[in-house]
Order: sequence, then C-alpha cells, then structure tokens
Amino acid sequence: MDKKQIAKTLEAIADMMEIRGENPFKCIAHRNAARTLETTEGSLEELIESGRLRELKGIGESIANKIIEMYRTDRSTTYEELRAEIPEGVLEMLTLTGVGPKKAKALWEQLGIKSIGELEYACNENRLVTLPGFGQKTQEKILQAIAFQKKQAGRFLCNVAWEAATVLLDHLRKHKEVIRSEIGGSLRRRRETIGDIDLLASSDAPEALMKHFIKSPGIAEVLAHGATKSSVRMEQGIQVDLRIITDEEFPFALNYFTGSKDHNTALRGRAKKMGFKLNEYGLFHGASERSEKCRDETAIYKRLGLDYIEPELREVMGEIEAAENGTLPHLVEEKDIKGLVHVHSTDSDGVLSVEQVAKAAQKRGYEYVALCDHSKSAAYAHGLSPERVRAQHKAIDKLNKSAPGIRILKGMEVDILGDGSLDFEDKILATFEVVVASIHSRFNLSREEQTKRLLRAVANPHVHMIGHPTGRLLLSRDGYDVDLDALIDAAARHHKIIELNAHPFRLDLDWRYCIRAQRKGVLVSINPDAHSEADMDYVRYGVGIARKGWCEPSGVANAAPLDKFLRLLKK
DNA sequence: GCCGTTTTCGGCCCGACTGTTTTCAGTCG
Repeated sequence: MDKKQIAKTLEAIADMMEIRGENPFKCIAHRNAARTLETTEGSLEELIESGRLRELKGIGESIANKIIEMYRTDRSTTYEELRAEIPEGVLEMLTLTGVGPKKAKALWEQLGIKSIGELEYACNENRLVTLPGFGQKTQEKILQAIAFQKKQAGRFLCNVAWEAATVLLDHLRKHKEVIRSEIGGSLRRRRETIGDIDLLASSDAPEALMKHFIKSPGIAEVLAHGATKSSVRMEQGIQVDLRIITDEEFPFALNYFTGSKDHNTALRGRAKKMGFKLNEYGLFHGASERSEKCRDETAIYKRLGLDYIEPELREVMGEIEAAENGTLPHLVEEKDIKGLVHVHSTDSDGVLSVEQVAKAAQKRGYEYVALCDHSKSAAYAHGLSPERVRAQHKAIDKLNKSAPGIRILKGMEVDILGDGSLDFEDKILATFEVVVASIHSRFNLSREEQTKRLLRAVANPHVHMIGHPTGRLLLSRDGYDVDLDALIDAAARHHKIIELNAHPFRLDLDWRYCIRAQRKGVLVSINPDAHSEADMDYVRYGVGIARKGWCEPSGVANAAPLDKFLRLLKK
C-alpha cells in the first residue's frame, strides 16, 4: 500500500474502533497518525528503512508497526479483524450528517441495520423513533441526509476530476497518432463539481490511438471500446469518455462537447439565423455538405460574428451578447495572482511552520503570503490566544528581517461569533495587516439572523474580507442560509473584499454570485485556505471559479502587487 | 495509542447545539 492507502486504512480503523466504543483517545491517535502520514513529504520506503517513521509526531510503536505491516504485506491484521466484526455499510452510515459512531452502533446492533439503504427503509417504516436516544426529529434528519447524499451521488470534486483527466491526457499525448487533444465538458468550463469527463482528440489513425488510450494508467474498467468513442471508469469511480475525430472536425467537436447545453443551443440558434447549420462535425452554409473551414474555436465564433468566448463563460450568463458587443472580460489567469492569502500554519491547524509556509509560497513565485491562522474560539483548530498572536507576530517580524524573498503578512482568520461580533477585541485586531472574518459555528441561524451577523462583521473597520461566505462543503453540506446579495451590497458600501475560497471542497463565493459582486465593484480575493504545501496549488481551482465569475485581474485583490494590495486593504 | 523542560502516568480540544431527556449523550466544527 502507498501512503494514501495506509492513511485511509488508519482512518477506517479509527472509525471502527469508535463504533466498538474503544477509548476515544486511541481513536484520535489513529486519526492523527493518518493525517501526519498524508501530509508528510518524502517517500514512505525511506522513512521505514531509515527507522525515521517513529520520529513523526503522533506515530509511536504500535501505529508504526501497523504502517510497516501495510507497507510490506499490503494488508492490516487490525483492519481485517475489525472488518470481520463490523459490516462495511455500517461504516458508510458515518458519512451521513447526524450519524456518528454511537448512533451507527445502535442502529446496527438494535435494529440490525447494515447499510444506508436499509437505514432509509427503516426510517420510512418509522422504526427509528422507538430506539432509545432517537426520536421523530432524528429520523427526519437522517432521511434528509440520505436524500442529500443521493442527490450528490456520482458527482466528483473538480480537483479529483482534474487530476484524473490530466493523467489520461498526458498518456494520450504520448502517442504519435494524436494531432490535437483537449479536455471538454463541464471540466473545461471549470464547474465546481463534475459528473463525468469528456476528452477529445483528433487523429488519422483512431483505432490505434483508442487502443493506446484504454491502456492508460488508473483505469479500473473499460465500459465501451470503439474506433470513435470509448468509455472507461477510473479507479476513483469517475467515468471518462474519449471521442476521436478528424482534425478538421476537432474545433467543432470541442465546441459541441464543451457546452454548456444552453450555450450550444444559443449558438446553434444564432447560426441558423445567419443561414448556417452548426453541429459537432462542422458549420454548414445553406444546404452545403461541406463545412466552413475553421482552424480553431476562435474561427467558429468569428464566423458567427462573435469574439472568442472562453469556456468558463459558456453558461448563458450574457456571454453571447457581450461577445457580440466586444465587451467580454479579459479573464484573470493563474499567473496574475501575486500573493497567497489565507494560509494556516502549525500555530493553529496547518502542517507547515511559519517559515515553511513562507518558503513554499516563495518557491511558487508569490510576492507575499498572508498567514491567517484561527482565532481563540476555534478550539477544535487550536485557535490562537492574544499571547500566541503576539508570539507569532514576533516570529514573522524576525523572518521578514531575514529577507526570505517574500513578504510575510500578519493575517488572521478571525471567527465571527453568533451575534456578529468578532473573536478578538479591536485593539488586537488592529495589529493584523490582513483580517479575514469567517463563520465556523451556529450554521443554522435563520436567514435574517445569519445575514445580520455577517453584515455586522462587514461593518467592523478592522475586517478586510469575509471568508468562505456561505460555509458550504461541496457534495457534503449546503452552506448556511444567508442573503448573499445583501452581503455583496454591504461589502460594496464598506469597500470590503469577499473571499473566493479556492479549496475544492468549498469554492465559495459561488461563481454566480461572483458575477454579481464584480458588477457591483466588489473585489474578490482568491485564497487557497491552505493547511499544507500541496493545498497552495488550490489557487488554480479558485482561478477557474473566478473566471466563471467574469473576474478580470483588476477585480481580484490578490492579483495586485504587494503595495497595491496593502492600499486596497486600507481603503 | 501518543507524548513529555510539570516527563513514564495521566492528560489528550472544547464549547455549543440538537434532540433527547428530566440532567445529558451524541455530533459537529
């Protein structure tokens, strides 16, 4: 097993131990070890062979032995023993909001429920209400959680899809018979979640290329295999379709399979009005059977009297009118981002020290990095007390003096408390250069109360930006109920920035509201919410969403160089 | 199960909410 698989197994062991009711700290120890393992750089083999595994924080004798067993034999005795006792479906029940180890255990032992399917049936039969500790409300909440999960089933976070697609595309491009190849579909449009992946390639030898494709790394199953279309399922479960066409057809097919469906419909309608027929094979004038020659998508749009529309904009949000009038935005790109804002260190719940954060950000070419650890109320994340804030500031001053090649900004992700006040008094808030105010508690306030709470935080003169404005976790939890239009209006009034949290779980601000924010002159800041070095690369997904949100570099606060960024904050 | 400048045992993150209870257990962040 590799590091990732071992970490996953340790998590499963912890889950099962919890269901068995073992010492909760023992369970936590396994979870900590899993987290440490996942975030440790370097090869596991080296760690094991050099005997340095035990030096990692949270890995002692017992867990080290488990890790070594898994690494050497691909098995875990502990895991197998627990699994023999606890059915997999019982473990899956833990993924439902509101079902923890105790409830799962009660459902399994007292009602004999061994899967989410059985659980849903039992709820509909009204069988949960009689169970001690359960009641009508619990049953309703569980049904809701099951419904939510069903609705999300078969969808994937964009980073999962992106990584799978990149592997396939790299493999495809190694073959000599491929002329052009691209990712299409919702992934190319940079949607926040992805159902399946569409790949397109042009070739004069489609059979040979297809044969090569179905041997790509990471494929779990070949679902269909033809000369022009093949479908595979990747190990992650995501389905991928590859279509191979001629190189003349390529731009038309790419356009067609990129969508969105509504964008395509609008384009086809426009083409028809102009006496053309547009489909995935070409653009045909009148009754002609020969397509107009278009070398690329730009040429297709041009032939239809339009500026080139970037894939991210193809959602029928006014892009066709703008392309007609020459008013399309010049979308922000990843290389425009000058500073990394909202990064956590080991001082709260990150895995990098302040110095390592600075080094990693500098390595990525950023001019500045704003450390934004949690505030004191976020006890679950080891939030900083005022004393620890002062210590961190001292450390930052010292690092900045040592000329690290990057400016480290003193930032804070301060909790917005239930009433909209902040977790630090003004005197302390004034010592930070960047204050991101976020909600981490009391998600179920009414829309009115939640909005009022956020507006109060926006109005605080020490707050520079509002973090992950809805608190949603894609595919697992809806955001809290808040009037985002009111938030955007308030941000405009107070010259505040709204975070576009780039973490693939969040991508919050939603791009639909990002469009509204841009039109009202509200800047966004594309923040990775990084807890490790790898997380820093989440900026790319945030940029995707910003592009969907019609953002130009001038609409993105951290696309500004350091001095301008600091001026923006002061405003 | 892990850890240790209060060190080999005893603490480990903790407060708030929800729904179940009639004083609290379970879940969450």
